[in-house]
Amino acid sequence: MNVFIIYLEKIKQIVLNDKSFNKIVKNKNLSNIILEKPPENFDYDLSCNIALILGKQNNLSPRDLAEKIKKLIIQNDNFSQIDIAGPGFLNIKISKKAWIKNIQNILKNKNKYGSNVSRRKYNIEFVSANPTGPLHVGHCRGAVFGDVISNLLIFNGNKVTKEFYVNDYGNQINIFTESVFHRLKEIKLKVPFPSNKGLYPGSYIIDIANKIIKINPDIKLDNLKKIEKKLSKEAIKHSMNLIKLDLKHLGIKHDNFFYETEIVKKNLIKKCLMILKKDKLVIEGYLQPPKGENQKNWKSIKKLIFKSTSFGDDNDRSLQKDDGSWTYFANDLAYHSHKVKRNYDNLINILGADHTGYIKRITAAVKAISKNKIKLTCKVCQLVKLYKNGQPFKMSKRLGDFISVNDLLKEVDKDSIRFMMLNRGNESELEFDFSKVLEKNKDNPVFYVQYCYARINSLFKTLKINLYKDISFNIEDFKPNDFENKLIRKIIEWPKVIDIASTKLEPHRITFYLYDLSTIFHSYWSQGNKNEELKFIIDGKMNSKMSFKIFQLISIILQNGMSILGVSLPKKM
RNA sequence: GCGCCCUUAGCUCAGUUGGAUAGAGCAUCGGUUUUCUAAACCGAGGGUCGUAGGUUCGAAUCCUUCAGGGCGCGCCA
Repeated sequence: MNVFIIYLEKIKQIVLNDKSFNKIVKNKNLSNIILEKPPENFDYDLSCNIALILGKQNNLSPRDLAEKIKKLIIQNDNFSQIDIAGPGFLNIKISKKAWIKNIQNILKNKNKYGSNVSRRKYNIEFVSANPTGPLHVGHCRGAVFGDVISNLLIFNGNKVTKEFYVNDYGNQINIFTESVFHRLKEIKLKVPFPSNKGLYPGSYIIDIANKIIKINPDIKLDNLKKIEKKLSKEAIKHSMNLIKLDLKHLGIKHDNFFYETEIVKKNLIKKCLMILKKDKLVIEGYLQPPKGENQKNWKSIKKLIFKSTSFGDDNDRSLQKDDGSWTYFANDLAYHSHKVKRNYDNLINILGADHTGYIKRITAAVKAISKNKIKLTCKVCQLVKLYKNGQPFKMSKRLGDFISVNDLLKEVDKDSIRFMMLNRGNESELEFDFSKVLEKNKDNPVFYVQYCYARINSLFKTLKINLYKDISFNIEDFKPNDFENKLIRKIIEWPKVIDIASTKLEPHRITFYLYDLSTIFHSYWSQGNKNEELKFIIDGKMNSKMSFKIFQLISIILQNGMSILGVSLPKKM
């Protein structure tokens, strides 16, 4: 129930159905007509640009046209006042009767308020960290981002599969296994861990080695080759447990873990390539040598090539290395063809900033595999810079250069991390000073929003009535003051925020909105200090039904919003 | 060399398909508490929306140029 959409449709209908209006206005492309919130300094509920758009299309004066439209739509009982401003904007007030209807609707919708019903099937792949160690802060942003987008899509009624692609194959895994092997030798045979072989130095490798010894006390360490497969599997299992534990602490649970080795085992690449070869999108050939500097080592070798330039990529991409083995991209191509076969309406990948260059080729791949039927949307999360008391935070006990999620969780709670990770657009770098988040004041947006809810609960508790009590409310009770006006106008924006956040996959709009809503509430709350009449409770009784009705609406939004964000909302603080 | 992202107040950032006088928070300065929770609120100052052009009734938003910062890139995953 997005009133901006509902009323815009009403306005369009009224205008289109009027005969005399149709005589003057011939050209009617209505697509750019919008109904929105007027700027702060205008005391109206809605603003419409219809006269500007139609005036331009028909070469008519927008202000004259606005006069005509005003006369038509003022007859509708949803609107009580319409005025023309500036170049021809229609500024509109919603009638009392319509307001009451809207308010009752929100109370009725309750935990569905804001939801824009959609019934699609989504697959969202996020985190997909290499299974070679615990998560670091960079993963954390994408993890929260992906999880909240999932919640958002689910809130709108979609089916969502949260997926983690486990890259348990390839060079990185070999190095990882070798690292564990040398840690085992260090522990059991006192052979010093080699520091110059490019192995993983992190101390978590020692933990993994210890766990392996516990389970296999008699493990033979004379030859890595002999035990490599088994050891690798075992080590990855422990490593994935670390990752899953980190995710759990962040409140994240994936529905599906898809292992790269499955692709290799089931020979998915060959099956997938057969189709693409038929369409001549995979061919045998030679790649152009790269432009720029490093041309010296270029060897021209015949190999399988994916024609990703046909779909807007900068280069065609090789599916084979010089030795004939598959590239990472080849496996990923097969993986995405597997996703396509699973019949999703939309695929979403959440990537770190370091994978930006990969987007074109993988979206090209999905287009090719699905014959342009399924869209893959890639969203990138930029870097996170950690600060403590304004100073860059560096603490690298476990991961060498990276700060682990585990380290971060020792400093800050899950709620703060989740909220703060979304307190920026995903394409901006994020500075996260977690000393701020430990404070209980306005510096800390998480607290500020939570406190709003706690205050509302405290009001209802003081009156000894339930937060959801059905407060009788008639047209005489609808007399909003300035603060209440601001609040109800903000409240009807909520479905629009959800709409934009989910169509653009930008969940930060929710955190910003909730903060703004809380600001108006806190401001209203404090008015009672100066002005007795603005106190919410006088002599133990509700001062106005209007305000308490609004508090119920606010708490509904806070609950819906925070549950999408996955942040707790205590009744008492 | 190429691709993507960013550039808005002293700092950190918002700003749906182009809309009205560009908004928050922090910081700075000044004020508010015998209270329904001051864990809060109110007020003030602060801007050439990186640069230069273009498109039009109208541009932070779209197109082009240049500059600065970040990330990535060739058969690593």
